[in-house]
Amino acid sequence: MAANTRQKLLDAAESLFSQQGITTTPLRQITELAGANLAAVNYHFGSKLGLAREVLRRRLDELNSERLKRLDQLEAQDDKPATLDQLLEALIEPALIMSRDDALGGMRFVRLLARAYAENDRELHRFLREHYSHVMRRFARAMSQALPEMDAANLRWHLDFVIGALTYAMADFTGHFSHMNQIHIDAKTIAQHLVRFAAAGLSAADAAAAPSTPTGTARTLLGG
Amino acid sequence: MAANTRQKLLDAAESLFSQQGITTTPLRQITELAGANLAAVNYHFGSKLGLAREVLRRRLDELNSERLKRLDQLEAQDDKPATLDQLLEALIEPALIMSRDDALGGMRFVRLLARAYAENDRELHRFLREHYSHVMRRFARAMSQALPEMDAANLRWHLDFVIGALTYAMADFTGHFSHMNQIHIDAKTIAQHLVRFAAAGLSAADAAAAPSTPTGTARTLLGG
DNA sequence: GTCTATATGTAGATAGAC
DNA sequence: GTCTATCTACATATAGAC
Repeated sequence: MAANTRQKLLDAAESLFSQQGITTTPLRQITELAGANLAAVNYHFGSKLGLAREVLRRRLDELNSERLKRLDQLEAQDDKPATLDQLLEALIEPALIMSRDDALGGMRFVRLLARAYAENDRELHRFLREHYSHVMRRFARAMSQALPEMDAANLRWHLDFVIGALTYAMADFTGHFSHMNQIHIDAKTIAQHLVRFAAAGLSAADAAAAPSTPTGTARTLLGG
Repeated sequence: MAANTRQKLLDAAESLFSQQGITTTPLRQITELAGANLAAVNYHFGSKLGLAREVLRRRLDELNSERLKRLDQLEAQDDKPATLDQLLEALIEPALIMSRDDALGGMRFVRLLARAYAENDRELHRFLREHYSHVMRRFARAMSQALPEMDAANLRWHLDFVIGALTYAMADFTGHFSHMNQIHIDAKTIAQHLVRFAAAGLSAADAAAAPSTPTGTARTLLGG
């Protein structure tokens, strides 16, 4: 049962990596959970890094193809261009509802992703960049139509704010900032809140970037 | 020169931990950079964890006392309560302008903080919680006056979005999402953008939480 | 306080039988 | 494909001389 062992190793590694981080998780713990032999990792994946890469690749491909599918649908209706809300939904929701069976599966994956970023392994970073950046570029281009005043650089690092809010808050590293797992809100609700939060933030940035804005439309919303 | 060695170890550890992570950085590398002996770490800090704790404590105390100082000032002027923008500035700016000499020093610290969260060490997490949560609680309480419609839980995990955007974007784990170090924007400018982003997002969440809101004030800003 | 030398544990990887 | 046994390297921590 070659494929079976391979799958078990991937599942065990994903679970442990997301809880403990990649470098911190020993191979022996993975093989024990998978019910496999230590040498099987090197046989199937060449090295620990090879295993980590494959764990991430599985999910990233799934996540990105879902995001791009939604983006394609939005761009197909070319009589009316996609709204910022719709684009943000296409970016955020797939990250949170990836797992059919487990409502928290998506969050586990996002946590894994956050941990992968925190690792200092250069090869791992290059690998993630290759599997990620083209998606972000497409979304940035689509959003620039809904945010006409922001230039490319400005939009790109405001998108960092969005990705940061998504990654960090969902990752719930310590459980003391975020109380989501206690309250047990479902992923879709969280996505809606984050979409609204991000849309308002991006719109305010766009309004502020406009040269001839009277005082800044969004700022008057605040308790000033 | 006991104090000297101690300081050198702390500085070297802070630099290396922020670049490579805590568990991934060997003590030997720290002592080499500090020009100290391996055994000095255990003499001065008891263990590697003790060293990591002290590295974080230095900066956290500095950061939190600066944040609380600003919050105190805002609350002292009790004829008019602090605006959301002012509160967010008090929360965000100190994280980015902590280092006098180096404009990027603040970011290096935030990156270290993000890495510390990614570590799975329980004692380290408990330590961070003890040095952090009371500050967040005070800010949450102050903000709840500027955001009257949100309940405590709602506000708390929307603040997670803010902290996430701050931490993750500033940390610049991989350098491919964020291009800040290339563009070289100064910390204060970034803080201003993040304050506006967060203020708009929180205001939108507050408006949406209001039971009798017509359609949601902030939503009409978007391209709907 | 600072050093050398070392104890002790555990990591990832592999050789080779089955 | 899967196993046992083991190699090699490096980690933290400490004992004890100076």
